[in-house]
Amino acid sequence: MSQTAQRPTGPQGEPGSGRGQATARPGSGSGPGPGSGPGSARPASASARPTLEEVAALAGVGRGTVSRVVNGSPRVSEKAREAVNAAIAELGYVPNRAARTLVTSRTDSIALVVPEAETRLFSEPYFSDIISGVSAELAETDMQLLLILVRNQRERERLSAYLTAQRVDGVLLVSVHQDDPLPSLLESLEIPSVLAGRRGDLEPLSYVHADNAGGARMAVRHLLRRGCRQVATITGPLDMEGARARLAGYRQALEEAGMPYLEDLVGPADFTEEGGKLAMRELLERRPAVDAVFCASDVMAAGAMQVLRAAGRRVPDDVAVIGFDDSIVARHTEPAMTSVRQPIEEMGRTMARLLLEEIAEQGRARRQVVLATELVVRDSA
Amino acid sequence: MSQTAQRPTGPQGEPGSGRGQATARPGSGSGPGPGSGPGSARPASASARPTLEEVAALAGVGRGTVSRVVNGSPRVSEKAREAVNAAIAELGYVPNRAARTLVTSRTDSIALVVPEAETRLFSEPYFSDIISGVSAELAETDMQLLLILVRNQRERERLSAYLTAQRVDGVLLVSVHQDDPLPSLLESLEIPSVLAGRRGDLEPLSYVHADNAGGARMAVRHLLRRGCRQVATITGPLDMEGARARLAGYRQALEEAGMPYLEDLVGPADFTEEGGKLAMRELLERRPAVDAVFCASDVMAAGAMQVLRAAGRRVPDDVAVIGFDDSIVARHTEPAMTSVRQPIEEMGRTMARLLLEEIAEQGRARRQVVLATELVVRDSA
DNA sequence: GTAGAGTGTGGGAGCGCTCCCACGAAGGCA
DNA sequence: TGCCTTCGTGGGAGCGCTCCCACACTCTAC
Repeated sequence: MSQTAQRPTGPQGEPGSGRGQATARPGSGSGPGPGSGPGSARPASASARPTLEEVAALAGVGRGTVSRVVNGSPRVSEKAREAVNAAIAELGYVPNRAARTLVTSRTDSIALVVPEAETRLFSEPYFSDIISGVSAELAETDMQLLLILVRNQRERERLSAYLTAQRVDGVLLVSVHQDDPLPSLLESLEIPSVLAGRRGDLEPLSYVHADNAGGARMAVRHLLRRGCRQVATITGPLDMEGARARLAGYRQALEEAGMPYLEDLVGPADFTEEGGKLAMRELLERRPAVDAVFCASDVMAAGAMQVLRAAGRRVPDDVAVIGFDDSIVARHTEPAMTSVRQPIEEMGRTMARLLLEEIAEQGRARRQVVLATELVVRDSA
Repeated sequence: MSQTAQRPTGPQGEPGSGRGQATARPGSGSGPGPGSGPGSARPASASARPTLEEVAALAGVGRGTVSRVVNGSPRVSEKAREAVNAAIAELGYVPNRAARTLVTSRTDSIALVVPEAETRLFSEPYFSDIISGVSAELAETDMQLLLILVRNQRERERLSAYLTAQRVDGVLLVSVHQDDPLPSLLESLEIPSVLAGRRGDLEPLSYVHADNAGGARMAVRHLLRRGCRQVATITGPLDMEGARARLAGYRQALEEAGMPYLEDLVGPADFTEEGGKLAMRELLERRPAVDAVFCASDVMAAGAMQVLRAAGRRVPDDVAVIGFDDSIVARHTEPAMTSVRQPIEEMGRTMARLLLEEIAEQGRARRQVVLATELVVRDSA
């Protein structure tokens, strides 16, 4: 809709084709190699990308030697190495990855699969931090990170074909839901992979997650220590193990304090701000005397705080609030939010490291890592 | 010279070198290729991924025919097509992309290059919307989107090598700064590419951008119409053409109303919330009587509004504020923000479309598209 | 002297695909 | 009837790499 002024550009007329490699195809007929002639009759490679063979010719060595130099093999004489490096520099040689992949079946790239809409991807700092950690860890390697969003069945099928076609060496999967078919797919494809979180206790794939139950316990203990008597919780989607673990931690803290676990103090939600608001409204209705809320994410806690304010409750005086994640959101609420910090970037970093290890050793051993959480006390509780 | 004895490679029994396709390792397992069939002396390649050749054998046709079917060529008889499809289904054949790429030098993937830290990438809804649009457009194709962050010189070099190694068919580049070497790199690599925004009027690469000057004009006219007399502006980084264009629009609107353009009503900033705050504080100091601010981004406007409130100015009564982007931020400020909407998702979509076109036609013609902006009036002005 | 054990090296084979040429069969037209 | 098209088809020839084997060459030890 609306006017889309589209003006084709002016001259810009490159007669030849735009791409570099196009040059390779020399018009009609003309057998490619026949006139290879004596010595290196090759026309100095001109524009087309130089190949390893051309480097070898220029350096006066064989293909094997160039390959060895490029791949850092020690079994090359100093003289040959220098000649090759000079030739590489002169020609501006860069190895063709497809050719290498074809032989080695390694792609030097890994996929970060996010089974969520991009709205969630970007509204939650969680993903940003994961990506941050992953790419930090990868920065030292020459692995390339591909970000793949999977939002529906169709895209799931595309991903499946993509992975089957051997286009990545390994997969990082975040946001794991109980019934998500993706982990099983990864299992059956036998492709190295690491999950952020897990499906359950018996997760067979490698994973990294935070001590969710422990963090939740700390948070609730803190609330109880402050004297709160009616501690509610707003949960994440319970088809995610992390959300269940946080709920379990909440329950454990109550029970170890000899307090009852009451169903109607539990507000199920979905990690979104809107969900947090909704759950908070319902809690206020069911339990007007509630004096504390432990939320399974900062974003939900932010929503809850808005609802509380709108309902005329002061935070933390009337109702104490604790979030989870200690994301940037926690620092920007009014009052600043007490939150359980989970080292998300560290998780991303660890995931990447584990995946690289798994790829390197042909991915037999699974590994699972749990990272500690801690309570960051600010003003909301 | 070298004789190179050609002993038929044994039964896959490579000692050391493990290869990617793990499954190949026969170990103790059953030889999956039971009746390797008649004729073919080849050890039936066992379990590993089926190749086109195996499909051809099973379907009783030649390689060429299978290739034609897989690539949807019309020049195949119905009978052959069915036989091939049946064989593909039976074997679970998926083409090997590396092999295809090696021949065609097409990779079926494009890169979205973001020359920013991931903090900015995620804190600004702009990028999220761009990605959203791009992936929406790509959803119908079998192009894969790679997201590549470039944060420093080192990563820029890696990107350069990556692109030179022909690993993508085209590049989308967002957030273009004046002195950014990336566009020139793309030019010299002669790789199809589309920018979000441009370096200047004479941008030789394809690009998509919004009518920044027009949007800014509308905003400032609106402020003047409301009776504001001291209209300030907080700009984006002036090494970005978009930021300059918004400033130019601000100036044009003033001049067409016969009002002077005053340097000290211009607060240079950097599109971030923090920058917006800083600039607003300085403006208040220099020009306490300021009664309106046009900000070149919503995020900066949000920062400015916080500063104004802290300084005891009411929005819009004392100072009217207008943002730019009409991002989700604009709807969440208090009061809700009047903002210039630019169709960011549409921009992403368009960028992807242009890039696909450019790739398809070997990237001869450059194309440039300007999308209209509109003023969304809410409560802040 | 010879054998043996290294080193560095060239280059054949082949990864799985697409491109393209040649070829037989079927049709169209004089 | 002959001759030219058209169609569908098989399969050779590579794409640019890595792998690995055979071959000089060195050294050492006897």
